[in-house]
Amino acid sequence: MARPRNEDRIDIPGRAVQAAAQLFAERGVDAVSLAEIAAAAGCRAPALYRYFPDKDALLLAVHDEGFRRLYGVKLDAGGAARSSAWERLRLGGLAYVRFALENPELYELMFLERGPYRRLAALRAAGDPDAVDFAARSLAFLKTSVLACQEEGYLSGLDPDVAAFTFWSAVHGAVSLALRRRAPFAAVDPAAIAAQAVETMITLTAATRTVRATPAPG
Amino acid sequence: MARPRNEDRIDIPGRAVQAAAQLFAERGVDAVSLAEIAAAAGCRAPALYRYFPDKDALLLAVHDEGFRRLYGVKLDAGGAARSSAWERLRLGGLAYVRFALENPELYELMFLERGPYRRLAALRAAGDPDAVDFAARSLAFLKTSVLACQEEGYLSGLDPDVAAFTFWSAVHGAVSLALRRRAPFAAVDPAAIAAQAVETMITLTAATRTVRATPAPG
Amino acid sequence: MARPRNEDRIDIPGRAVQAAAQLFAERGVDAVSLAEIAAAAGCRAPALYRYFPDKDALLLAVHDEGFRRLYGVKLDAGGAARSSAWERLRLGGLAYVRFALENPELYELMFLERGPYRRLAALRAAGDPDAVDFAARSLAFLKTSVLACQEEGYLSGLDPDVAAFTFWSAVHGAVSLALRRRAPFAAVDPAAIAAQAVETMITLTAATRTVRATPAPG
Amino acid sequence: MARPRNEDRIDIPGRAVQAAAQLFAERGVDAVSLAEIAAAAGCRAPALYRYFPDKDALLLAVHDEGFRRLYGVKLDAGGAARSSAWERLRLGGLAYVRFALENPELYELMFLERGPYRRLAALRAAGDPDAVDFAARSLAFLKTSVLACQEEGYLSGLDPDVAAFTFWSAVHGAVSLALRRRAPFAAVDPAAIAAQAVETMITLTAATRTVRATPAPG
DNA sequence: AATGAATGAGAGTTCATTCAT
DNA sequence: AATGAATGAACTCTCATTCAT
Repeated sequence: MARPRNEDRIDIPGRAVQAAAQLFAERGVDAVSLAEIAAAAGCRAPALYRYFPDKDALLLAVHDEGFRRLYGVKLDAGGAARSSAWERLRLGGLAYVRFALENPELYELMFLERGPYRRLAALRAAGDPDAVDFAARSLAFLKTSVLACQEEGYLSGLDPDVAAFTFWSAVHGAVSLALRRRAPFAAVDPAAIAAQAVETMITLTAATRTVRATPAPG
Repeated sequence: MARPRNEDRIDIPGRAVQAAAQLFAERGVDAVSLAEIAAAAGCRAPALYRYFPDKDALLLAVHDEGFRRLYGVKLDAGGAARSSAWERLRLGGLAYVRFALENPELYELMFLERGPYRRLAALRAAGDPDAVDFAARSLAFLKTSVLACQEEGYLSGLDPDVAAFTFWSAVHGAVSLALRRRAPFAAVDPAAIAAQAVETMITLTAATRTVRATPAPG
Repeated sequence: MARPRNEDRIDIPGRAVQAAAQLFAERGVDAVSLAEIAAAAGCRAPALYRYFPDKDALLLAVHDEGFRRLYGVKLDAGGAARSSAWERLRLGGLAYVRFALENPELYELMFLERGPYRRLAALRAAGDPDAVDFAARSLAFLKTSVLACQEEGYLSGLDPDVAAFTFWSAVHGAVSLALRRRAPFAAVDPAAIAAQAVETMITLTAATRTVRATPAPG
Repeated sequence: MARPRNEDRIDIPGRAVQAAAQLFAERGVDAVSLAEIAAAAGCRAPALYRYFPDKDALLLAVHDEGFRRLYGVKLDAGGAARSSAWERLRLGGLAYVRFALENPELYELMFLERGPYRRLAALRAAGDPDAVDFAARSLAFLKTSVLACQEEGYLSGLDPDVAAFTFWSAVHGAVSLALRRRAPFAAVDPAAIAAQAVETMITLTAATRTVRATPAPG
């Protein structure tokens, strides 16, 4: 019924953010000119100024868009009905790796690129709420898994917050090194490398099983 | 007008590398001009061209300097005759964390900033593969520790290469998140967070102890 | 501050080519900056980049313009139904001399200055071979005249290509020496000197008349 | 006995002039830096300032050196004992061509490059005496030949000065076009092209033979 | 007499940004 | 609402030239 509104047909800001996300991630913020972004968005550079006061605002929009999309992705691939807690931990880690390597631009922008924080004083002042938000969600999820593991006798004696952070660090670190091609296994698939790191973390976890004073059945 | 006195201009390349490291890391490589670096180094921009063919070469020098120092730190941390293998692993990890958090700009430049690598790839192709070299040496170092741990009954069953990479990932990840203030513990000292991650990895390692060739008791 | 009014900035590329031709020829290509050309064309240097990708392209445009005009002059000079072939040869030569001495800067740029050719060689390799084209067309034109002369009994026995090149050489040589003030007739009008050389060539040509198919006397 | 004086061993100015002549001719005055000249001369750039006040002075010295060497070359290759006057004319032209194409840098510098004249106001004021000098010698020689030709019945009715200039023009023009690679016979040897132009001029001359009222013998 | 070191001046070029339309 | 045209500012880099040695 309703004709598509104009914005739906043209949607310069949307296309600009998409294009900028891609270009920023591919070649770095400083190496991309507004003219290129405009070209990729199907307009001319001055048109962008109707929607974004300057280049930094566009960068910020890209950033926000990244987190918006990120929030749409479910990381708890394991689901609830898994046999063991550390199996859920494992599947969650692998899902994280998959997400990062399937959305490398997004991940770069969110965790590796410093761009927006360098530029946008407002964000810099108190850290980036979006990122901290995502981090909190990530950690909360991990902590749940850690606690479940501890329920089952693993990781006993560890502070669950610290353990969760350590898991996140390992996965994030593996992903980062893979994305930056800093892993020394040039020939190997980055995703495989990162996944192996996850598996290793799980193996380590499995080793922490302590025989718990076998509860008398019944 | 008056030329700077002699003392002020000794070791221009050294001062330039120092200044560039600071400025690059503070504001990003592309946002720093050679003139600024020169000013910080106590000379004019063209003087830098006597020591570095172009800006990228200066960046490379900063980079190399970073790896040189990091590698020195790691070697020192290995310590002489340490009691146990995983104690060496632990101290190495803590030294890494200390270096990164004491030289955050350098560490950013070395592992987080992408700009440089896009450029340094070209330079490295023709010359000294410093980062890969460092990564390889660092991993070799870690692998040695892992193997020693395995000698002592830890980490058995793990591929030592993968285990070493996982350790590096965990430490690097913790450091990265701390530096980027992505960790949700805003109030906590980043260094403490990262160090805790290292300790956790060690604890996990310790848990992998398997009884070897069980000596006859008593 | 105040932008130039509209009338002042119409046809920037045209004005730029004019200005560049003048400045290049007056002071040499390398001694003229884009800023100067822009100033002479009534704009700022970056504006030139909208029309010419770089300085060499501007030089190429100047060059092309020169050949375009020279070729036009030569065609006109050929005249319509001239009485004799060597009369056409003569008028073509005189027109060439006139063009060169009326546009000395252009002619210098087109034939004497070497700088441009070093650069234009690269441009020409990838694009329109204007000078060679002109040379070829010019020579073809001359060859036509030579052949017509031979039809009428002149220049018999000469290779028409070589004869045409020799004519061009003589006219170009006279013009060159005149423009460079190398001729030792300081007091004499350069144009007159060059024109005399043309007339001499024609006289020589006229002398080559051979009686053809001697018609039966009486 | 006498040890070679220092200048003979080092002779910076001499080597600099040689190097500069070569480099200027090869790549153009503006494209050659003092540092390159100094390197080719076996010293450093500042050393040149002991002998030449600035780059233009060095260029002037190159120019002078060119003419000094040119004056050592005999153009009247024909010698006196030749059978006919136009044979001498021919041999002289061919010698000129040979000289120009064997010393292309010198010839460029003397007749095609505008460099010194653009720069050195003193020279520009009254044309270049050296060049005019050489031109006068060239022309005087040609005029002698022309007069001799006229003695033998050729070129009658022509002003010998103008005829001589025309010959010079043709030869110079052919050489210039050849050196600038403006001749459209890309595949052909430039020297051959220029020589053919000379031959053509001679053929034209030969055609001017007028039967002179056969003088009664005795 | 010659050099290493340094510099001022200036080049071409790019680009975010702003007008007038 | 969007564009073509233009610009100011800035950048990297080169080079003739000059000092102090």
